[in-house]
Amino acid sequence: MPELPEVETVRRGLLPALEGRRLAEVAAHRPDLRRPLPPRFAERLTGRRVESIGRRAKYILMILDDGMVLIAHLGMSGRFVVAPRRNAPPEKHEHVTFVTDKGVTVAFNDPRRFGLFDLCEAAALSRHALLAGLGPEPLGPQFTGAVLAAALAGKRTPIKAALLDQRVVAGLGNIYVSEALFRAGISPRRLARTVQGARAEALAQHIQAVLEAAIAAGGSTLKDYAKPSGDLGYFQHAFAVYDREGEPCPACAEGAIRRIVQAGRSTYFCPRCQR
DNA sequence: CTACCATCCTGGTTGC
DNA sequence: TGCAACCAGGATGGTA
Repeated sequence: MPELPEVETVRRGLLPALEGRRLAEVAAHRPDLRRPLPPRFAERLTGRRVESIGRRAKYILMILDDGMVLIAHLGMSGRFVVAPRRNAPPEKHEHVTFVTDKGVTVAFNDPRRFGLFDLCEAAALSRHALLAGLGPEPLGPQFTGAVLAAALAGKRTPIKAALLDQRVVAGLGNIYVSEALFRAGISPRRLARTVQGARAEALAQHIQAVLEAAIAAGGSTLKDYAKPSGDLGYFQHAFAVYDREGEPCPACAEGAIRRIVQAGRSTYFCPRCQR
């Protein structure tokens, strides 16, 4: 379930296992996920030390001691499972296994295989094809109402679709777009170009607030993350509208949450509160 | 530019 | 109960 808050939660969960650790063993159990693994993937990672772990949008960035960066994306169903000391064969859908110099296993498990890995020189990271076109980090200081308004200006697409566009703002997905629009009182069907001024300012602030709340909630259930059972323990977030079709609106309690399909994906909103 | 669609893949849920 | 259809948190590429 990886949108920005989940990816950030995963990043934090990986830190104790990987930061400062050397990768003693790396094994790829298949040659490709969404895209082919980089050539000699396991060989190039084996023996490397993970200096730090960062994040850009929904990408996890592992900074290595040889000037390279391991880029990881969870896709729809990807997860990392940390096991302190595992002596068992790879689980079903476990495609990559890392074992650190402390004997900790970090397994990448991804049933749908929409995830990806790539290797990139640190100096060229911002020019990497996957990262170059990304819009601002919504939790960064450069993301403001004015910046959002400028990105939306002239767009004739519904605001829902515009916010899913990673070039506008990086890291939102289907759930948090619905949640942020609900908090901001903006209809998902409103044309993006009409979200300007105070409306854009409010939307930017609500985007930040909902992401921060989700990260805070994710952090609180992070314990489950390291269970060797393989159970990821993604936090059950209390969504206001997402997947709540037909339920009363938590704000006005009069309207019912509606579900519509935009660009082939479900959107949830309160027609009464959101204009 | 925009809207819409299909696609990658598996698994869980729903409906007959 | 069995089975098929449908749906899912992402991202891209093609078409009109």
